[in-house]
Amino acid sequence: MSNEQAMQQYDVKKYVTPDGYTADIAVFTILSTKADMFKPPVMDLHIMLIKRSMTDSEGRPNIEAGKWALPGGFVAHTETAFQSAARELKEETGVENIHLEHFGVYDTPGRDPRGWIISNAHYAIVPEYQLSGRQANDDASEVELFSVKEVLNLDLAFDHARIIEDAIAVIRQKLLETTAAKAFLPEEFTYSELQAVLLTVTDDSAIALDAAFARKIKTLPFIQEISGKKTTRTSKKPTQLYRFVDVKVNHSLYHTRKQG
Amino acid sequence: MSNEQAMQQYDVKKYVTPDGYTADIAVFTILSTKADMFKPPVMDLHIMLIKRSMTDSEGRPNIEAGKWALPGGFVAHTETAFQSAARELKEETGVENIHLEHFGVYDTPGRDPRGWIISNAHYAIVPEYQLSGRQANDDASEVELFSVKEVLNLDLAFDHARIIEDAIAVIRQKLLETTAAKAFLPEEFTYSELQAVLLTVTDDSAIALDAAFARKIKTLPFIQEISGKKTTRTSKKPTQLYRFVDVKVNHSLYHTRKQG
DNA sequence: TTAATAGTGTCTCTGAGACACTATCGT
DNA sequence: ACGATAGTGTCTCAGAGACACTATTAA
Repeated sequence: MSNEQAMQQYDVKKYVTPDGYTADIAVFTILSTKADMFKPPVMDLHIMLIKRSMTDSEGRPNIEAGKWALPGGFVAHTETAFQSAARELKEETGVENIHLEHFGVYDTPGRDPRGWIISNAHYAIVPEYQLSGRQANDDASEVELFSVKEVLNLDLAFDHARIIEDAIAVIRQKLLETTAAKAFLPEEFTYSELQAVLLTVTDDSAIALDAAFARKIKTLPFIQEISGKKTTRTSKKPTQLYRFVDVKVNHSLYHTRKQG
Repeated sequence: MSNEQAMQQYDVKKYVTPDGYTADIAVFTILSTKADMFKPPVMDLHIMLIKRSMTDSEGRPNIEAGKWALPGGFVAHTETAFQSAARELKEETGVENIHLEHFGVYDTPGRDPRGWIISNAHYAIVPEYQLSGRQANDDASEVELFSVKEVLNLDLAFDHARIIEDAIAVIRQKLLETTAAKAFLPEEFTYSELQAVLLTVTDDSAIALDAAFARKIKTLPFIQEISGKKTTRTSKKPTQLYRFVDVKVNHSLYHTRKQG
């Protein structure tokens, strides 16, 4: 029995089907709130939101108008949600070639007043300088960065409060348990710059104490000292530069071996 | 501008929408391939598949008929994919109250010959004894367990080869990096039983060597010795029993602290 | 007594964590 | 010289990994 025969009898319209399939993107960036000469940075994790226009591109009243929301949009049937996320991010912000990852599906009945609409949530990690050219497009009247400390106080569209909450938990975990911090940093960075990134999501003393962290960074298998290369951008005393190297990091609960 | 006004002008039928939304479940179980008296077990990780019927419930030729596939089915618009996975698993296998988790979305255009069909993949962890009552339902002509070592040699329906490959990678990671092994074990277990579970997905010497692992298990913060309680089911010498305890396990790359 | 499993004794090595101390530079 | 950042010296302690050794039981 071939699929061709089966297909002749299959009627795709017979069943209740979703009314839409969307991709939303939580774009994270880190802003240096203090960046004086010869000072280590102080950083704050931010998320980029858009303010939904009062009217849509055809001039009709918009759903959830005036509320803050994650950028995103409908997935075309010729692409995956992941591709759609990358495309929409590029269209809406001009940002491309960045770390983008799927982290969740939001399909609770009633989450969108327009009907049965399934959303795939992604997060993106973008260094500050890449967002300089951002601007609002047709469906958005404003684009703005909010500190993750206050973003949940906003009036958010749909179930985006929930999605953003999850996204923050995910990025926190990724920053601490993977080498994702790399995406927030320049190629070559000092221990205090990596430390500042990590301090946006934790206050653990092993990271917060300078002496401890300066020593620790030398033992991390995925970070390499760039021998002889130093900078004075964070202090008057020239500071050692490091870079990430691609090694598989195995952190099983049951053994601490570097890797095999 | 209220959502009510916007909704009056919104036509849900205006856009191309998905033709279906499904949930698939990779049900994992561990079979003891050696379970003699006074012997530690030897285990093998298995995945449960169904063989797709030649005809559907209404007697017409079925899509991907005769091929092996993950159990699953269409999500109703009154439920989430996750709820659907739990429901279908219960309907198809009688199994409930188990560890079930979403791990991926499969939406590549063309993945299903019936049209634009999005699948949410889940994995389930089921102790061997819970699968004893399994039986094929209408859409399936057979239900069978396959070792993960050979399952990819089968003729698999749709893109299930890819999904299964991903599921195996996910469960491997979950077993080693979280306390998921708990779901394969009885409440009280010996070090060699936990060891046997882990050896289904790794051959690392720190786990494979008895003396090393017997010592290691005592230092794991999420495992507790049941003081004074022993069993002889794995050896003639009475063996210490352990249980999992619920503690938050923090395994950041940047510090090894137990937790705060 | 033997075979099999479940441990323990002891050694060496690495790294964590704490705290005091030194190093380097612009101003 | 001072202030600020970036380290190092040194101690103690826990645990990893290796290997030899002991312990307990059924048969």
